[in-house]
Amino acid sequence: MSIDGLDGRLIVLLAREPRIGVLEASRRLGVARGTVQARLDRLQSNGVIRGFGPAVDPAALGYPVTAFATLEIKQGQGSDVRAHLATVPEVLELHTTTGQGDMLCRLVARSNADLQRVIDRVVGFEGIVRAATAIVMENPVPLRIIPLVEQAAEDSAGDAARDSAGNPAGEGFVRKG
Amino acid sequence: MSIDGLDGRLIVLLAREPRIGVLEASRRLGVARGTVQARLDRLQSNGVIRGFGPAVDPAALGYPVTAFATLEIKQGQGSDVRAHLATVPEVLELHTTTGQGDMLCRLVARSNADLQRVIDRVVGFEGIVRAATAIVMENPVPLRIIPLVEQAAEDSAGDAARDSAGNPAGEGFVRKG
DNA sequence: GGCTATCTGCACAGTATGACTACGTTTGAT
DNA sequence: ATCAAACGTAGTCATACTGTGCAGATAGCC
Repeated sequence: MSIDGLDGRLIVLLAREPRIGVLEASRRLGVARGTVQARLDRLQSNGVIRGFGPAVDPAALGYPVTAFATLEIKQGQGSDVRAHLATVPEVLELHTTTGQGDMLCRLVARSNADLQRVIDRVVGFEGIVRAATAIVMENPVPLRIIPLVEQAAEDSAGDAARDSAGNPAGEGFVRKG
Repeated sequence: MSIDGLDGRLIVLLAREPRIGVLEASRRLGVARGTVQARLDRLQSNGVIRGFGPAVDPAALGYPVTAFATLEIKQGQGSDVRAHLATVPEVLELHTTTGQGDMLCRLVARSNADLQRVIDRVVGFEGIVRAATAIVMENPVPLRIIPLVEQAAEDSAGDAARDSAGNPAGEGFVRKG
């Protein structure tokens, strides 16, 4: 469930340079290829790495406008609303949150005018009582994971007594020159 | 800037089965390998596909709690606040939104108790006037892009007169058995 | 008609991949 | 102290994919 320093370095390396293969990664990390393969297999079966799908930029697809909508849902209509929102392509994600049965969803649109169409489609459903929309102007921190991975790896390095591969110094377990 | 049907099928295919290579993708799509390579190169230089980095699950890393925080910022402190939030690993993304200089950020934490620590760190900064946090309970629609890609591909199929590769029927341009 | 862009089919050398083995080290239990 | 399990290393093997370049065919455009 938690990752060690080598896992962390591997994930960060793959996040920075996704095109490199297992062999190149093993060279960069200074470990054997089999080790990298085993770590990757484990990370994927753990679910830490869910996959290597393409990161698609909605803006480049022609959807440069992003917005977040907070929805207030009528009691007991939650699952209907979810099913409805799942059918809208412009709904990129949907969360239910604390607060009185509210939901938060991320929307994209082709333009500010098109956003109106999207919102109409989103809220054009009986279960939705009210919607508040915030349009994104800037994105100073795009969705990222590397700092968290680094922190998770450091945290586990604290337990390093039980794990020589934790290897905070980065060299200790390389026995052969 | 916009994608045609083949691009769309390629992206969807890669999103569903990221492990397949260019050759296998060309077989699945029924086109030549060079075509797939050319499309991929174009999609990446267009910025439509930003990369193939690993999709890391924060929950599996030990951060199962997600929250969204709406921040109200003191006039003129925006860039300071951004820099501050960028240093917090648990801040996975940050947007500035419409409303009076507000920001919306996505947080993760190790537990609800830990979330308090994260929020304290986030709002422990002079420029932040007020923060409202919504904890995510469920995630009925995880971050997705496939429906949008499919829609973008269909939209461009409307212009298909100018692009035989638009190929709405999916077979028309396969000349050889 | 002639041009450009695109796709096909094919070839090449270089390289990565998955699977496997044998062996040394570390860890924790008996 | 001793043992077994887990892990990493180094090496091998056959297979498969990659990047690249080429000529030829097709479609749309001026």
